[in-house]
Amino acid sequence: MVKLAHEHTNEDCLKLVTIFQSLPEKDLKRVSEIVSEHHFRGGEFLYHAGDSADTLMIVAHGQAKVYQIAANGKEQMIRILQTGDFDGEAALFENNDRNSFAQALMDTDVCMISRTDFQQLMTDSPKLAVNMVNAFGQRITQLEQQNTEVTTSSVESRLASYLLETSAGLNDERFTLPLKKKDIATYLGTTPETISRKLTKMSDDNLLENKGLKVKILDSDGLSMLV
Amino acid sequence: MVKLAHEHTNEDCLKLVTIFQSLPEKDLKRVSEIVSEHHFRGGEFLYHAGDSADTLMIVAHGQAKVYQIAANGKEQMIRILQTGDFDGEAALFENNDRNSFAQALMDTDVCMISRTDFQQLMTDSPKLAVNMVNAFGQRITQLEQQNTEVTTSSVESRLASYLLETSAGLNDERFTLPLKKKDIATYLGTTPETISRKLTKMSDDNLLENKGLKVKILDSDGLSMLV
DNA sequence: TAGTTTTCTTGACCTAGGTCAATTTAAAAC
DNA sequence: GTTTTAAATTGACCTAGGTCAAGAAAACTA
Repeated sequence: MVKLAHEHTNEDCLKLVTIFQSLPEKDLKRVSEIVSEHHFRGGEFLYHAGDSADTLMIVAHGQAKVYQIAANGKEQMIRILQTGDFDGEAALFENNDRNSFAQALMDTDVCMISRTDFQQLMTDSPKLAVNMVNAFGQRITQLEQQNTEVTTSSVESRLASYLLETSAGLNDERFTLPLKKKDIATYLGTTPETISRKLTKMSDDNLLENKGLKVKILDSDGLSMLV
Repeated sequence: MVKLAHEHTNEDCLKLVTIFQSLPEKDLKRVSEIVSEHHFRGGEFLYHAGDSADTLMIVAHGQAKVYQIAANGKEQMIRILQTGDFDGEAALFENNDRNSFAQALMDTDVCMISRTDFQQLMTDSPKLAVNMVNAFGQRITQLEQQNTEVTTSSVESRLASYLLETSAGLNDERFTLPLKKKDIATYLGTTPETISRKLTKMSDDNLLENKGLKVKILDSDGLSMLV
């Protein structure tokens, strides 16, 4: 009965995503009518740079990475879409092309809404529009913060804070890193080699135990000191 | 009759800001009713980190810088608010405190709208809400781009692109840098010393002439090559 | 289970650019 | 004007972390 989960995806989109929360019943109904569901296997692309950006994408189950390729060919991770996250900023205005890639990191269900449908919906549902503004506002705040961190603090500090956040998010001081080192590296604006080295160092300093992608935080206070 | 300019500020806010463009007449009227006008002298703060963020601020005339202080005490410029720009993301949702500083760089007129007024207005004016989503979407795209640049390209490259943008914005290959080197430095995630050195180098390479804050671009193609 | 491919680790090396300090220049105040 | 204060430049130095290369260890695949 694996299929069952998928049959509920539409509903999940509505439940999972904060922008759809506390919408009046009639708006929710309209949302469910214009949502279409898609499935991606791990490694498949939700979109490529250059595609026209005309669809709002909501991750109902799974995980996808969004990244850009810089002028010099380097890959830069922009964000990881988790269950409930949506990718919209570029999709919802004007006739822009995508300037990033989105790739599923595992089997992933995505709910999609076309730009025109969504814009119409926003016009009709003030509450939804306000929710969108809030969601975008938070994302902007977060991006500004990230920008500040990346230019003012060391790789060690950023890695420490990444580990603490990941641990907190999973609610366990013992966890497996959710991304390959290469991906963590481009996310933190560094290289896999440096990640390896810094983890070894932290391990030497008894801040954590580390084997491959497995991490056990031993001294979270010590890690916080690095941030 | 200097005061005259100020008496028109309310109106200016409505005209200048893209989010208020193409709003129905009745919405515009309401906006003008809830806007209040404030004047800041160069150096004065529009707000400090820690202040409660409950006001949307629109720059009607002048220029202000928005910056954060990182954990290690370093200053990081987030953005320069030009005439017509507004600072809103943090102000418009929840009971957040400001996490940044905004300081006028010259005499500056600011139109302010309280959060509650603005949220009410958004609920009543779907068009305004859609405009906000668009504005925020563009800002997100830009921040993501900036993030990618700062982590993947060299200071030289970022400076070159900053110079080209500034020149293009002013529509003149001969211009005075609109910010102190220190500010440009924190904006580009570097130091004043490095800016000085890179400019000297570019000057040696006959890409530009430079004296203090005065710049004349001699070879914009050459500069583009550095990006 | 062996073979293939991808990811991770470690060492050796190097350089962009940060830091600190001393002048010079420019801007503000008096 | 002269004095004070802030900003910009330049030199000397140093280090975080990037690059390249070679093994080791996982992760797939057939």
